[in-house]
Amino acid sequence: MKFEKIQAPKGVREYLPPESSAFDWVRTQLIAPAAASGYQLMELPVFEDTNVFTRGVGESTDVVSKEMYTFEDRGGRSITLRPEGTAGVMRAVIENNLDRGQLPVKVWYSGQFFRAERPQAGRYRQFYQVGIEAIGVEDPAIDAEVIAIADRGFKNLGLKNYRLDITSLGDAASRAAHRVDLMKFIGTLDLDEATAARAALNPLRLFDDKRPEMQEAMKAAPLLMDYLSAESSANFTQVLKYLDALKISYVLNPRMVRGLDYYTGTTFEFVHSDLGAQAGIGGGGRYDGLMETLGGQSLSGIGFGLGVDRALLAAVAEKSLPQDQFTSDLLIIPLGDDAMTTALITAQELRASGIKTEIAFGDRSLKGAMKGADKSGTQYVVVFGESELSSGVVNLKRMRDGDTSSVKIAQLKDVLRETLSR
RNA sequence: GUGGGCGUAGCUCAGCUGGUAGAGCACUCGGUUGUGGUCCGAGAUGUCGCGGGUUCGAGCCCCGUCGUUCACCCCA
Repeated sequence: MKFEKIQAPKGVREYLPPESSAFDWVRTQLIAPAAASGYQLMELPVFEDTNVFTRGVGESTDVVSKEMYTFEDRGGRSITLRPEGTAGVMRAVIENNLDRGQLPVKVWYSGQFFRAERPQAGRYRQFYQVGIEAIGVEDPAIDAEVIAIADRGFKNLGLKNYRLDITSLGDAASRAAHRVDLMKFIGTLDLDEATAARAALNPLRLFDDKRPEMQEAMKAAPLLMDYLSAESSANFTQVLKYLDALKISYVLNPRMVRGLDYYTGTTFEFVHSDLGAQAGIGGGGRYDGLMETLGGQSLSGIGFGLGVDRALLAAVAEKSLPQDQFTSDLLIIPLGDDAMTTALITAQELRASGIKTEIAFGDRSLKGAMKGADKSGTQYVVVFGESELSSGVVNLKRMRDGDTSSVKIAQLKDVLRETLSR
């Protein structure tokens, strides 16, 4: 009987050994600054009531209108695999009244997200993001801190070839005023059907069109930055001053567009230069109306999401990954069943005292086991055989230079701890 | 969703204008009793992504399909 092989679903990225250790490292380093800044973990469901996203992210967005994994569960509820993190965090904050205590609420998350897009370099149907949210305080300083935390994460990875794009989308009044003039301007352009449809949904999108002729046409378009209310403008100026003080360099990009509808005020994006078309390694911003839209009180918040997959690609491109393959301190080669029993017991004791210990399993020849030991990169090897078991003394062999020394099994722990600490 | 490239051993790939598969690396075993790295020898492994078609004959041609990759779109 021969069964057909089963493949992973289209577009999912799996991290297997040996690359998985690099992935794990990247994810840990990226989000480490959040915990150091007083943010606390939120472990959330990967699926939510579909309304969390249709209302939170916005129906006009591509993410919601054509990229969501939505299905009906057995109770007839509409469920969606989360395509982003912020809306779910808001739902949980509201539902559990986290916003009824001291503000800001500061939380971080890490996990898988799902979008049914055509896979491409750096774009997967299941991808990993880490992110933070700071909810309930409107203070330009917190905007700057949030950005600094993201920047610190990328610096932790040793990344250099990226830039921070920043702009302000202002408050509701600013955007309304700008929109009128922008629509008027777009009306003067001769657009193809698809582009016109996009403009109708969100006129800001046209700023993001990569075609040179569109870039050219949009050069004369009115910029939201010039329509900011006095308050929004002052606020944004203060954010930039803080960033300057923190020595975080940025590029003012008044044409930046984000794909999620909830952004207001300070909005930013980290773009890496070595990644091809999918160059955004992280992004975020302030959201004034999101919480209210999801049925909570009217609090503003700010947060970011960083792409772990892309950050890993960036680190690979910049060769900034550490070479830290796991290698054990000691490998025990047991010969025979009795020796295996002793090996299992000894290994357990050694590991308990912090010595990374492996055992050579299977019925291999000693020579074969030694070859395996060599390839594994282990620092020391001992053989447990008849004579060792009866005498209680083994030859501790240092693989680096083949040097051996006679050690009692009972003293392996002390000898290894001593020699490894040097 | 649209368009282009690719899919041959675990990996990287070769396979001329169609004649029923190969290399290197990796892997396993051995080179006299229980000690690695080099060297030598031996060995195992493929329904040539899948399905259909053309042909006396297809890894090579055609169609479809799945996957992958790159770009558009969008975004992390």
